[in-house]
Amino acid sequence: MNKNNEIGYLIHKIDTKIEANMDQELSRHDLTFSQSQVIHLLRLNGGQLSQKALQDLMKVSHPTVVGLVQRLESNGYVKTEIDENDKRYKIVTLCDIADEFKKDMMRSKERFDKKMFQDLPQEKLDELYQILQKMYENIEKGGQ
Amino acid sequence: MNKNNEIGYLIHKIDTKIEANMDQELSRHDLTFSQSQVIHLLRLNGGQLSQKALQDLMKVSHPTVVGLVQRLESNGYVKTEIDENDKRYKIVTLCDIADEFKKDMMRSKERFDKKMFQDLPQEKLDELYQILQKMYENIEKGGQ
DNA sequence: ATACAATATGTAGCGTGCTACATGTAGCAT
DNA sequence: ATGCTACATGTAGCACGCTACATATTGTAT
Repeated sequence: MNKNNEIGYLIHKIDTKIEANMDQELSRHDLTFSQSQVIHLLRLNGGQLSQKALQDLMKVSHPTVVGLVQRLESNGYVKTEIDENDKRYKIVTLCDIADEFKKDMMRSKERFDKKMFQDLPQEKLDELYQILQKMYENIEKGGQ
Repeated sequence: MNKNNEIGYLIHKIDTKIEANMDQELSRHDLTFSQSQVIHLLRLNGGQLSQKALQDLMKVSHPTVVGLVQRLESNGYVKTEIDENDKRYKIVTLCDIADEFKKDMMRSKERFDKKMFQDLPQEKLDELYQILQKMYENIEKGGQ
């Protein structure tokens, strides 16, 4: 009864559900799950990061970052400027967001996590985190 | 040091990597990860399923299934016909695929899984599967 | 200085997923 | 039969992720 080959599909289904659920929650603010992650990372880094830094932190391709930043900028959540010291870099700066938004975003995520982790003791979540971390390390580098 | 709030992001990153990696592997046959899952499910069910059945098995929305089936059909992997007993249903039938393809698809997945689960003992994978299953049950139903 | 490589960003095009709206078929109550 | 409801499928439009190709800037070797 080896379920190993089902784990990938299961992860995919969970991820899709997380995205759909959070996107719906955040649609009130014209935000998406991925966009909220950008805001989260900017806040953790003094409100300012280059697109390249975002790319490395989120582990996505650069065209993905370009799209995310463009949409965030068009909705007034961030501003961008060319780095004068090295004109290859584009600096993304977080705009002032009403405190209501921050609290609301955090509440949405906490509520969803609470639901997702229902009936799972903390020790299991610690174990889960370690296993997932190891899996990600195993596949982070491309190639076969 | 509570990492719970990172688990969602981690799952998202793993899923993205799985998809990108498998898509690349399967691009030789003009297939994608999701399309290969449709083929996998058809094979498990005698080579024939309605779109609705696929939708329920994959836990995706119906427009997603429509798109998957349309692309598979245009590439000659499946055929479709209206169910004469109930004309609302569209029956998807798996075409003959060269044995080479089947073996190659299976090999690709096995190779990737082996890499992803590297250095993780079977008991951890069993534990992982149970936790993920529980998480999916917790969030399967929409709403808050 | 000049050529070449490396780096950061941009654009084009595609597949997958969603929601919202629309169509056609079937079932059921009246 | 008529109307309402339920159900399966289709289409439109969007966000996100990718690869492949293109551009501009920087660093480096000659």
